[in-house]
Amino acid sequence: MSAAAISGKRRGRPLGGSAAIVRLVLEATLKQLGDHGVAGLSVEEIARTAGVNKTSVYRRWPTRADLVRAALLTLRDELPATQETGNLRDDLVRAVEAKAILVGTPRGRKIARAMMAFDDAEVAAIVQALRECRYSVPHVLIEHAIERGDLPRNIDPELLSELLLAPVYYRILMLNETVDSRYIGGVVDQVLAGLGAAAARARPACAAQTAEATSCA
Amino acid sequence: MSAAAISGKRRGRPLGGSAAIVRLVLEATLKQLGDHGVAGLSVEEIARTAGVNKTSVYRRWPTRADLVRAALLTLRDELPATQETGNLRDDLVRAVEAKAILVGTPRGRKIARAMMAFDDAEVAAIVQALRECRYSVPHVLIEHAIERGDLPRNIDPELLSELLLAPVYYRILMLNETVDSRYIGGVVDQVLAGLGAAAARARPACAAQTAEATSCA
DNA sequence: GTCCTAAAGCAACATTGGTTGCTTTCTGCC
DNA sequence: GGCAGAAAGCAACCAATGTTGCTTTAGGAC
Repeated sequence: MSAAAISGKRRGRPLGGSAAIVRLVLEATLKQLGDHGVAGLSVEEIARTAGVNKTSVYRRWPTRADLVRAALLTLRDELPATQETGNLRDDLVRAVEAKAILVGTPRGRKIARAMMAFDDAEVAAIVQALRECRYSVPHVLIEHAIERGDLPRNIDPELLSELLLAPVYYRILMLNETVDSRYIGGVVDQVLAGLGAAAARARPACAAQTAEATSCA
Repeated sequence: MSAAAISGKRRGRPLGGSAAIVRLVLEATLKQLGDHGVAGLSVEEIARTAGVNKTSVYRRWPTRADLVRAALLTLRDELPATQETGNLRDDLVRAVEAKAILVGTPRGRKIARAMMAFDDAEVAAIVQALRECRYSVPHVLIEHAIERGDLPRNIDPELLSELLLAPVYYRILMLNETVDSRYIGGVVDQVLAGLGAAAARARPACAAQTAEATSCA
């Protein structure tokens, strides 16, 4: 549904307020980001897609960065919230998988690239906010595991979260490769093994041994 | 030294061949990438910086991607080669640190972002080539360690390399934070501990224990 | 030495991206 | 109901980005 369908593309203040136009423009912006990346972002094309005059876009979002920031913020409502079972290993795999799926689509990949390509403090802040805005992100799962006593108290949830998420982004964005469940499982197991936490499901023989090592972590 | 200084900015075929012009333009391109990132890349500005007419640039590199690709390839000769001591942990820390230093400068960061921003197969291939073109990259160090018998044969050097490098890029490019030696040391220790390889220098008490776990990896 | 071609500069042109002034229409207030 | 202001469209305009035709110079083949 284009703005034309709403406003009849006639002049003057829109009928039901500006909300519809804002939504259409930001949707079009995300689409453009997904299709052409940050380099090929054209405000005119966005306006055309949204069925809106380009001055309406320029007046509301003076710079390209403003537009991208606003569009990225709408992503917050798209992020899925996975639920927590209490099994740390499985929960971590699921949380990382959710990110991988999001970033793994062509659209997601381009948007993630766009996020990074903007060497802009405010965009960085938005990325930060997007990372924090759901409960099922790894560092929260790790905090819960510590509270449950599944992990020692002296480990750093943030660091651990980085170790888990970084390879996913690295492979997808830097190496242009894919990640599958097997890969993610391997990363999680590897990191958990390093922690000396409950060992990987796949290698129960190691569990007792690595649990011993916990005191060293 | 500008092209004007070489060619006297006069018309016609250049005196000593085109090599000087190519070099000046690609240098200017890297400078632009480092200063303004991929979004603010202006061919005219590059031509001006190089002291060359813009048509000379457009005729040789028809698209912006061509220019960026060519410029990135020249980076190959800039990468420092660190030497290998045979102590895996220290060698890995040094190798990862070398990358972190390269990517950690404002220029390096912008260039790395530029590499990623191009959702372009050829640029990806160049990034790949750049990663492979020196000996002191983690996966080579790991291969050597396996040959020496310091690591079991059944581990995947590529995967391990990813686990080590990814957090550095993630922190710098995604989170806009810095990495220091301590952080890198922590990552290396964590990954090595997970491998069950010789434990981290900082916790000799764990060495024997984690070495035992090697058979499970 | 002459001629042909490659490679560069120059300038004019076209296209695109962004800006501004003006008009039109809706909303809220009196 | 009339009026002020907000918000949008339209069109003209300016600047930056690419493109093309032409000219100039160097190097190599004959």
